[in-house]
Amino acid sequence: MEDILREIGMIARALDSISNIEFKEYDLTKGQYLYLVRIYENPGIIQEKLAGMIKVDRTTAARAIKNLEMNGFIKKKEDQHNKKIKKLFPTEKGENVYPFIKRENEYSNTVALQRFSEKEVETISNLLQRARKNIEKDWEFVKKGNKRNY
Amino acid sequence: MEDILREIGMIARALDSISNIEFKEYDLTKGQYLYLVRIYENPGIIQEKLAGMIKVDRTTAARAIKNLEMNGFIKKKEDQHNKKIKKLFPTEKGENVYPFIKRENEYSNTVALQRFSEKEVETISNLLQRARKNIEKDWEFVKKGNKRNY
DNA sequence: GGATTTTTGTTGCGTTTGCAACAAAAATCC
DNA sequence: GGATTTTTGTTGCAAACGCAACAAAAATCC
Repeated sequence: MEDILREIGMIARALDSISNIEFKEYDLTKGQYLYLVRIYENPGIIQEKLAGMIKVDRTTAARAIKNLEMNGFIKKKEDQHNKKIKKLFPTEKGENVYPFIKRENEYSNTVALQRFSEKEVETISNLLQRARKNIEKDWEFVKKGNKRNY
Repeated sequence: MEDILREIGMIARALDSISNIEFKEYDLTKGQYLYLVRIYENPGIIQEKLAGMIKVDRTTAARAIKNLEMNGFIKKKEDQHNKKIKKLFPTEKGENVYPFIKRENEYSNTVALQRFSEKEVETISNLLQRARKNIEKDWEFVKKGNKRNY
């Protein structure tokens, strides 16, 4: 069977690398853009869900979020009914940076999809969503400490 | 336009996370499996090319390779005609681990492609290769210190 | 063939990453 | 309603990551 893992890995590392270099300009350190865009688009999300959304370790997310807060891009808010959780919101500073991140991501996306027909864009998008849903089950399983059998 | 960046990022992080957990059993630390499989499949490759193949910073590759060597998975060999380069080869220990890495990667690949028809596998594989070729040009450009215009 | 540029490799340093281990609140069980 | 399990968040530590800066060999230029 064709190997898609390596292609996906190469594309992901290349894109992430480009973004990290380009976002230094906005004082975002490595990986922070991932969290900021999602907090902006899902205001009130909690850290645990965010980690699951990004597919990153809980503790990594915790520290990335702490840094974003310390640098004034987001703020944490206590919940009225649940003392355990902390809801995440962008600050004005975070809101102001969002359009630049969004624009960069859209540009990289169009670069990746150069010379793709509309149909092909639709196709790859759908196939990737299916692959992601397939693999995220295993990720959650393994992350919980379970062992895959193969 | 549909956003494929996020799906690719999610899949890549999930797969990498799973692999890193599963390869601890063979005393491979984070990311090392990426280098080892490629050295095995491309014996004599030099570190600079390997970094480009994986899409990772030159210095990150340098240290990952140094660790692989120190842990006895690979060895470096001087070139007869070129004093600058060091060719990389798996050791017997590295060769012995390779099948386990290969098997794990193949399993993850089939999980990601669950419920894909043969045709769909072929399609996503081809589209991803095209996307990778599109984006690697920008990666090289930005890595060299150039600025993208958008 | 000598000067200049590119390629390849290394080290210092600050930062992120993620596993273990812990804590406390919430949800579930009976 | 009390015990147990799950969810959510944090910190210690060791390791990887990547930029900057350097060095030396090789390739290119004229």
